[in-house]
Amino acid sequence: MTDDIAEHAAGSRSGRRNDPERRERIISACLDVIAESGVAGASHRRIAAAAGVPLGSMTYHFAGIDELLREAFTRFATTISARFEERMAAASDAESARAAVVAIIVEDVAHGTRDLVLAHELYTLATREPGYRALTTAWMQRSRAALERHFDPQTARLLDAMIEGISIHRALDDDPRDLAEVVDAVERITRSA
Amino acid sequence: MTDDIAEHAAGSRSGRRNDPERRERIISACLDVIAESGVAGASHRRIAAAAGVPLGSMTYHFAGIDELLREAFTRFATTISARFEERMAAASDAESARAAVVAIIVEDVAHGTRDLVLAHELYTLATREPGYRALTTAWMQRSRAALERHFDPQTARLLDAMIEGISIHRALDDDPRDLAEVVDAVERITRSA
Amino acid sequence: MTDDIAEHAAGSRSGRRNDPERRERIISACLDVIAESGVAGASHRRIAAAAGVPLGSMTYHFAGIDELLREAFTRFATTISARFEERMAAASDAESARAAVVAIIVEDVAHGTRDLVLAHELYTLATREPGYRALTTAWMQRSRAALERHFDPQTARLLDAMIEGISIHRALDDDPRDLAEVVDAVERITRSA
Amino acid sequence: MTDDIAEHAAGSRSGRRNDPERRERIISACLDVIAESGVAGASHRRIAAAAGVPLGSMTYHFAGIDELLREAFTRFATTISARFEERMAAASDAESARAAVVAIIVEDVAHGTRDLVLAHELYTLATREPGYRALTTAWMQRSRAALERHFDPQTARLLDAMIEGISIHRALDDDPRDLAEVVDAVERITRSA
DNA sequence: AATGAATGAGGATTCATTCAT
DNA sequence: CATGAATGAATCCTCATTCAT
Repeated sequence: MTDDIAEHAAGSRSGRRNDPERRERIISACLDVIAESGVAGASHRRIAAAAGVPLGSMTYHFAGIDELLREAFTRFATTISARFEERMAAASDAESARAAVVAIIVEDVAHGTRDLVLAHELYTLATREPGYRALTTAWMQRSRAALERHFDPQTARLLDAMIEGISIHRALDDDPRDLAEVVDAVERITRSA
Repeated sequence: MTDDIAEHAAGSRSGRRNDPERRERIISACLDVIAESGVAGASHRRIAAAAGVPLGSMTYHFAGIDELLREAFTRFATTISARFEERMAAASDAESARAAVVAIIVEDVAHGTRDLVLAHELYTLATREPGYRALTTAWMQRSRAALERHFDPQTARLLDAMIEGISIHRALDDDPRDLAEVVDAVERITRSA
Repeated sequence: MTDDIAEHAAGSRSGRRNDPERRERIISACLDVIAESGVAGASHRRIAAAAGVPLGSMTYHFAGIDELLREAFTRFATTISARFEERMAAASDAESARAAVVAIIVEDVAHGTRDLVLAHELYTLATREPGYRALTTAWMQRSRAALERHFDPQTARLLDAMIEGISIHRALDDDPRDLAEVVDAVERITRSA
Repeated sequence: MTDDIAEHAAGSRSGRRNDPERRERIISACLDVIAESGVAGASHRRIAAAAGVPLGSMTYHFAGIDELLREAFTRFATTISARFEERMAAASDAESARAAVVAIIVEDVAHGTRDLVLAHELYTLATREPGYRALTTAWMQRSRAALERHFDPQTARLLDAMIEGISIHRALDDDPRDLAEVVDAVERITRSA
């Protein structure tokens, strides 16, 4: 107990040797840096500074920058996927599922463009490197499976693609798009079966 | 003037003195390098090597790497846009326009993934830097205008987004996608008005 | 104390607590690494991996990399020296001693070039650092003493040098050398007294 | 002429952009550093400092540290070889050739141990990497060819090996060896034919 | 007009070593 | 006693850019 007090009093000094969250913190910082400066700007130095860890710490926790990137994007894709699934699971019928899809699209923008930027960086890697393709493939499969709780497989695929396309265009559009368009898009895909 | 004469005397062998091709050649090489190694890998050295021009030539023809990138992506977006417009202009009615849209999507894959990779790289830049946003905005506007020759504005927007989304998903999908799916997607967007 | 009892109870399975093999195992691994990657490539990490011991173990058993290197080369020189002495002791007269010398030279190649590589690495250190010179000096003295069982001191010195030179040249030569050459070399040195 | 004076007056400033000797200077510095600190210690930084050139200059003039090492050792081997040939060419008969060989061995020590250290470093590389083997092989061939001007091939080979071995042992020996030993060695090899 | 030479900043990574546990 | 975690220094190399020619 006394030790605990002493430790807190000493601030972060005693935590120096054993910092179990550090790996996680680096991954988070990595995603932050990528969101701000792109994969190209995600250097050991910059990520280390963002995470508040010494430079040498980077290659201790991750075999190389590639491993770090891979883990960061894995966590990103998993997080987004989980959020998506959660929303779909919360929907009770096709009607509320449609509303959930609209919410997903609209909220991405609310999240800042952070998630979208990260998604783009991932896509860019994935179109070039098969290793990252596994990530996007799994992501797409989870999304489709989640959508299939409420829609037939073909509709689920098309809806997933529509979400993708409309999210991108909304992000690239300078004037704020109105909600009605999104609603209409979802309607067209899901009603025409 | 004397110079011009001298040049003509030399037979204007290939315009070497004022080599206008060289600038173009560098831009082409730049796009090639980006397609293969990403914006991150597009260095002066590598592009110069790909273009077969001396290193010093790079900063002579382009103020910096940014200027080169900007011009390269401008040419890329313009080329793609033009091809899109052309196809739409060639369509005589909504029916053939739909077929043209399907062709566009399916052909992207035929083109290798080169165009898609480049598009992603551009999007990635655009989500972060307003300068590149102008490029993507203009591109989108041209696409929509072209689509509006055959569809109402709202449908045009949604169709454009659908093209985007389905192209991406087809590129990231490992198993070769069915053509019927694309046809269906276009139908759903354009028929439900 | 209790621990000691426990250990004995465990049957002193292999002396794990005070693992004397571990030190030896590290030294062996160190020589292996040097043979393969040179002194320059002999890092704590690599040696630890080769020995199958944890990294922290290295600086626990050896004050620093220098101490480890010194011990490794000491063992190497001692081993080679002993083998040399043994062979010489086994010879009964000058004639069989000559045969033994030939065998030593020819066998080096059989041993792979491992010993020769290690010898070179040691020489390289020795020409620069007096600490390692002691090792090579002792080695040379043992060799000469062993040769002096059968030859006069001067012949012993020259023979020792000849062994050295011919071993090196045989190792660096690409075409497999003739045994007759080695025999001739030994003859010339030992017969001309 | 005026320019030359001006240039010298300006010190090293005007030579900054065009320094044709720079490559050579780096190679020389590289050999110096290797002689002093070994191949292991021959880093870009250290060599650059020794040559008085900026760090970035290193990889401009040499594709990598390997290329630099290779060129440095090539120059070293060539230089030594040439000196050897020269001495042999200067000898008029077997008797003076024998004297020349003795001089070569004894003088190596006079040269400081520099050449010998460098030779060892090269051997060490050569025993491990075939690329450097070509260097040592060529060197050996030149030496033997030079010796064959005065001795039969077999004697030349053995003499070359003897030079090698005795040079090494003399360098590793702490007490200054006397000249008589060297003379005797040469005699034994060359007289017993 | 065009370019080869040059360079400082920053890239990823490896390293020997320290130390809390 | 033994070790996993941690780190700053130093490694090689690539880069965009400048500039004398």
